[in-house]
Amino acid sequence: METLSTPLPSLRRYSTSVNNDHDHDHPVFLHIKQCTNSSQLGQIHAHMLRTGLFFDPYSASKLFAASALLPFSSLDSARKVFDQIPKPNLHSWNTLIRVYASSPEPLQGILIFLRMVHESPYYPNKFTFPFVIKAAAEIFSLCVGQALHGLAIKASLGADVFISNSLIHLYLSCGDLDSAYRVFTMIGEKDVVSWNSMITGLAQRGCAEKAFQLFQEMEEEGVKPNDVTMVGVLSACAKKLDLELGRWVCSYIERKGIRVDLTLSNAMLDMYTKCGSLEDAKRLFDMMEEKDIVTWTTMLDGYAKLGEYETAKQVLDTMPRQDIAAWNALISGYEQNGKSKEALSLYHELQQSQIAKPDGITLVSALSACAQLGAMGIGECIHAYVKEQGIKLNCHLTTSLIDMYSKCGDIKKALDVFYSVDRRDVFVWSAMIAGLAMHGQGRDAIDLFSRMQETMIKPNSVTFTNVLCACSHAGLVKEGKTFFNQMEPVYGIRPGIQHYSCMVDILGRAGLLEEAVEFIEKMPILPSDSVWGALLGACQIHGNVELAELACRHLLELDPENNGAYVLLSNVYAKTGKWDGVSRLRKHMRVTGLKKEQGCSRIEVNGVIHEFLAGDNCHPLSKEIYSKLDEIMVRLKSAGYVPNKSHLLQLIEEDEMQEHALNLHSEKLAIAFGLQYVEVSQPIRIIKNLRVCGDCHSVAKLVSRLYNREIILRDRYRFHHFSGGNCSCKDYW
DNA sequence: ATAGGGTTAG
Repeated sequence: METLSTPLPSLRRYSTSVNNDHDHDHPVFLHIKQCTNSSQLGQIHAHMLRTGLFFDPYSASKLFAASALLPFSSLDSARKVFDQIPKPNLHSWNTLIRVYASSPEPLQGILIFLRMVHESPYYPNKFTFPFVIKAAAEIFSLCVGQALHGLAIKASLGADVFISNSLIHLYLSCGDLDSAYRVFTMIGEKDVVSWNSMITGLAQRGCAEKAFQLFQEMEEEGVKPNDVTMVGVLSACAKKLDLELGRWVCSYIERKGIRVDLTLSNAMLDMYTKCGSLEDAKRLFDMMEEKDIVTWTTMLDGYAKLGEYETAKQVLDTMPRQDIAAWNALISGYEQNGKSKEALSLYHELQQSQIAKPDGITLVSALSACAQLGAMGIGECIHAYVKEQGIKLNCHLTTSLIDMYSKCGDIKKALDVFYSVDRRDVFVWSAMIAGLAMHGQGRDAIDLFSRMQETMIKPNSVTFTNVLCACSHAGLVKEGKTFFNQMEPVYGIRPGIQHYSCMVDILGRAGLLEEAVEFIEKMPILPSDSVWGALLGACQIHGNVELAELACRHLLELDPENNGAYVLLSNVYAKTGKWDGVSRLRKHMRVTGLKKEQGCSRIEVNGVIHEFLAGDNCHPLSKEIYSKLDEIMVRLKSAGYVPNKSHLLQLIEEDEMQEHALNLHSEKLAIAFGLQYVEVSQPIRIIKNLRVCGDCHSVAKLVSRLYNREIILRDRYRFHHFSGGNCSCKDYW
């Protein structure tokens, strides 16, 4: 065993004075302070036990504090020391709560607090509260926090600035901004920490404006901001995406001579990248003498989010250590910019290389990529990985899984995930409602919405978008109106532009075009392109030329590049036999160089994604696919199928050519491919980027009957489940 | 003895 470098000076001499006044100069305390490893501390512990000094609560608390707080100490051994103290004093109790509060098990801090209240003769003092409140904040327990707040007031400690600052932090962590602000305003002498907690908390909670306002008030009240303040203020600038303000803050820091440490530099860097100035960021990055992993990750994230993937990858390759956050930054950069395939291939590379272990965030990004692509095989692998690794489903992951299964067409699996978890936040509920909505199960979506309210989880604006969307896809006009009208008076959510669009969609689809127009005219906010787009879509369904022209005009005013508007209007002309209108549009599109977005369908077989563009013959099995398609057409026609050409953009004049063009629609190629290569027991899942045309819809219905196959087709707006000659949308789409 | 900070997420 290792021995102490210096012999302990005659411990025994002091051992008799245990019950006397505490001797602050007791040499053993000096030794405790000077310990550099746990075995030295262990020896002192043994000495104190032998001499009986350990049985003096004050002396024991000194040893215990050291074993709990010195840099080399571990929580486990500290706990063992504590358990040996016959009558721990208040200081020891406080210290134990303190170390638990910042340990991986903060709940223990609260349990120890309760034990102290029940078992010890002490009342919590002004030191106890900050520690135990921190523990409550760590586990985001608002109700424990409120109880502690009450106890602190009862103990006449409600005005203590340390306790108030802890409470501000607690309330902000739990999202109770009002209570935090109430505590804040009650502090007589706010110190810099009070301001910092409030500013940082508000900035993180999305109240950047208010955070900046407080920073100005702080200055007016003459409290000097420090480096921590500026981190919070910069975080507010980043959230506001306000580069000018951010630059001003950086010059303010320089002007006031505020200490710039690594964290503050990183915050400046983050502000620059979030506000979109890679130049400023790069300049700062090159100037920074000290860099840590956060510096590198922030820079990498900036490049990735702004679409500079090459540079981002270079940063990843050159950074000193690639932790999972770095990979996540790049993967989520791809995913958020719609580059799902790249996101998944990077995820694959990460798994192959085993440089870092995927965490919940990695999986959320990868699952979102799967959802976008409709890559269910890969999505299922990720789900299996989650189970294998015993990764606990948090609400983020649950939401992503539900979203992935829904968007890949397996609403049953989405529901399985939903029912398998015991914690559901507003995002989980909203995702499930959205899933049911896109599968046309409007009634179920509405039922789920009612059940959500029984759980006391408050719907947000996204929830309402999804509920209205459910009403739209299922043709529930009356219900949609009711929900919309309840939003503000009952739920306190002011309808946003997306809710107005949904309402126009609900009314328009149901054929209530005049009412939809009236609704638009009465809108208190300016109608957006999505509102006019919804009206135009409805005009296509119901063949209303006049309103279609009106909607198209407004739509193009707001978004002149919107090629979808031309396609929809052209479809209305074609449907109503107005061929002059069709050719006028065609000419206009040719002159302006606008092209119809190319149709693209995707199908996954054995984890490989096959992509088909309209009329493309790039697929290695192209020949087979076309001959299969011919066979299908013959079989369909003998069953009475007549091609419906009104769904063409009418860019092709010849009749035969038109029919040929129809057959080239990407979803038909995918169906032909799926019939051959997807196992018979499995449904054929197809993802299309545009809306399915009427002809393809009829073909899919017939194929499902004649070939006795289930076809699940996701188009731009929703799912169609074809089986036995019918579609789940009941032809209402 | 006490409180507050930056990167990755639907």
